Amino acid sequence: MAKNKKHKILSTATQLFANQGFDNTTTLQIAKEAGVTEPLLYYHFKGKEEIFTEIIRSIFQDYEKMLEELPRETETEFEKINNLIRLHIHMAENRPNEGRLILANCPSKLKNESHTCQKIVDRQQEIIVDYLRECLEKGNASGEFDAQPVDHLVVVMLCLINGILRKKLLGKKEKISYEYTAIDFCRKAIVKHS
Amino acid sequence: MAKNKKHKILSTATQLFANQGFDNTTTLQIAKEAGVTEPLLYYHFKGKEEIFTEIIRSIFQDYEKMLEELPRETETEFEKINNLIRLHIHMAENRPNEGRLILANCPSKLKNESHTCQKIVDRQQEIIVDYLRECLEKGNASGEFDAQPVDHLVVVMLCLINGILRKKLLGKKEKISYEYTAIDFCRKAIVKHS
Amino acid sequence: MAKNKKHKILSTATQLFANQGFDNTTTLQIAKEAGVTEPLLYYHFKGKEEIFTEIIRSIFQDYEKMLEELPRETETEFEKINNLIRLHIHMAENRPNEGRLILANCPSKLKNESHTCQKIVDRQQEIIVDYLRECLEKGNASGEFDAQPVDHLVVVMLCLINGILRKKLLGKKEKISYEYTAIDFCRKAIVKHS
Amino acid sequence: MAKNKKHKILSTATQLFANQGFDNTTTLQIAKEAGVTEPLLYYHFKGKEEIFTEIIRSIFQDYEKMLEELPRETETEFEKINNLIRLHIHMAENRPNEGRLILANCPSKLKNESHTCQKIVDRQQEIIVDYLRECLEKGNASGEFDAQPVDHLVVVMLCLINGILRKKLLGKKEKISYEYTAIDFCRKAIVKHS
DNA sequence: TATGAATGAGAATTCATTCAT
DNA sequence: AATGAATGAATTCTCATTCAT
Repeated sequence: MAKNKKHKILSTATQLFANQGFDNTTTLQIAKEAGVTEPLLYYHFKGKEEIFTEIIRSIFQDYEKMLEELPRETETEFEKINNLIRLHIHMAENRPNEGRLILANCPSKLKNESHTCQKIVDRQQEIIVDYLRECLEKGNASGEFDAQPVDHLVVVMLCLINGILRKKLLGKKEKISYEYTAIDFCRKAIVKHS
Repeated sequence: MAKNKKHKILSTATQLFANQGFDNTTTLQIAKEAGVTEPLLYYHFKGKEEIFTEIIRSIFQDYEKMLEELPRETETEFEKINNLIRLHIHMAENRPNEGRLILANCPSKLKNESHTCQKIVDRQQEIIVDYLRECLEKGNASGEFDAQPVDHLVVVMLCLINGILRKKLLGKKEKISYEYTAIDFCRKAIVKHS
Repeated sequence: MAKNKKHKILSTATQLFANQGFDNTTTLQIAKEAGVTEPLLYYHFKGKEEIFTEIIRSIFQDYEKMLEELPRETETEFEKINNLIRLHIHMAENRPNEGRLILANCPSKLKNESHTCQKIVDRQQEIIVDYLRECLEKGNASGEFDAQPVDHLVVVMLCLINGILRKKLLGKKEKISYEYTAIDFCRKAIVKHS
Repeated sequence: MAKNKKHKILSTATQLFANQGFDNTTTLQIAKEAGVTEPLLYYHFKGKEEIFTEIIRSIFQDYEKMLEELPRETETEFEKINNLIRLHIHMAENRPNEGRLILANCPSKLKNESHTCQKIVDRQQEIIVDYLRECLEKGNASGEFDAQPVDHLVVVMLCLINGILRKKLLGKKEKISYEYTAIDFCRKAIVKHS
């Protein structure tokens, strides 16, 4: 029962933070929609802020696990990039609240450099950057890619992934699905003779 | 003097909304930092919300003008795309507050479908989409591009541009400048024999 | 074990009430510092208020016993006064928490005339007043003192004792010890030819 | 009108803090009894704590002025001591709220060494101590007093004054007035051949 | 005896906004 | 055009206390 309610608070808060933003969500609203009383929030968490942090921590934990589970051995390096893009699209489709929560709230949360979330997000960025860099370098070495300069391209591809994520999460529902086009776009841009 | 103060209110508010978010900025703070008293805000504007709307209107007005001023006649179609990307990077560099304001606040503001900003932003999107589509179609027709399917590619390129904008505006200051790489990335992806 | 915990609660509460005041001490804090859980407080006591009352009762019980143990037969009457002052100084030195608890909390607690503590404190005052009056009257009768009017002097001496207590308990730690001076002060004021 | 309401808030708060203690007085209660709304408290003061500090500042300011106005030139030194005691009794009678406020709240407020009040109260103590010391030393020098050791006696007399103040402010209403007895008590204790 | 979970009642404080001038 | 004073409506958070076990 206990775990139950604590979990309900977190999922309700995730939903609300994603849809209305942290600042526009009141603790009372969280409590009511979670079917508990306000003080219970403060029994389980230090305060509104900690609820937020806890959610972020949990999202990125899952995210990290998904990244770790990506196949390490693939026929081509581009397959890895393909996988990475698909993973993000998959996330946007399957856990839209989590994604929107981050997009909508992190700009302001991350203003404060010392915010707990800062470290979590930074770490995540590094992981993806490393992942991409390794791909590109290997692909370049094997002659699969013609991707220079690596560091810049990593950033550009990251921007593309984030842009797509943002579009899927915040934009209007599109009838068309441009995912394959996006992957193809990348392929043409970096794979030799493609 | 009057125009002066009204303008000061707007520029102060822009700065604050960009850095702290709409919800974390109080009318008192705007007034104080603008060197006026609170009631004056209400003399010039209906309320906090109208200040925000006014800012958005003004930003997009400028933005639209910049888009209109892009050269209509260019040697190649890709040059237009090049120009479009450069224009956005230029904006990010020269008017960072405006950009951040939109990125940080619009997700939550645009939840409310009927919000005045909604229409403004939608219209803008259409303009760019049309611009890009026209480029691609012309380029395809002339044999300059090999860009299919157009509709999807338009979205992908929009995502890339937005992703770069977001990175420049919200990310840490990067020492490297990946703009040319980004443009090159696009070229390889769509220009034939490039 | 049971007695143990109940006692631990009381001693912890005494400490906290003395140092932070009744209102600034939460039941949670008492519980935590006593190494028990909150509901246990309510098993042993009706509520926070009863913990306080219980402490007061216990303090004054000890205090009364000390008063009763003062020697009834002394060479001079002033010796009794000497003893009384010393007893209070001794209390301030040996049981500072108890003293501070009373000084810090009773003013507000005793506003409510019907408070249980009221009766306890009143009774105590009477005991001391009687003790002092008897001394002075006997000393006057025997020619040892020149203390007139007795009723007033009793109050004045009580004030002096309380003032010293307060100083010792709440004041900064003094290097000097003025106790003997205080006793001497009284002697000169009431003992004939001193 | 403005000064009016601000002043009303302060006087109401003084009354309430004196009678119920700081912690047992709510901002709502202050507002209601002062005939204003709660937010007005926050317009005029930073918070509840600042209201308290402001009151303390004002009380001690008045107190200091009264001390300064004591006659510097008197026939005997004891007359100065007489005046000092009378001044305190006068204060207790004419401004009982102020006195009770300090007695009831300062113990807990002054726990926090850095509290603004700390400095104010400390300064006051010094002034009185200096006043008394000068009296005693001059009186000893002129042969009027036989008051040794001066430092200790200063503390003892301070304790007596404080004890009397406390009695008058917190004790039950006494029918008898023991003030003259108190002064006489001091005279006998320190004036030679008295 | 003992506790993890839960709550009703209220506390201080904030804020967008307005009024009277 | 401008402001000092004022407020209604929330908002986050705390706390003594209780319930179910």
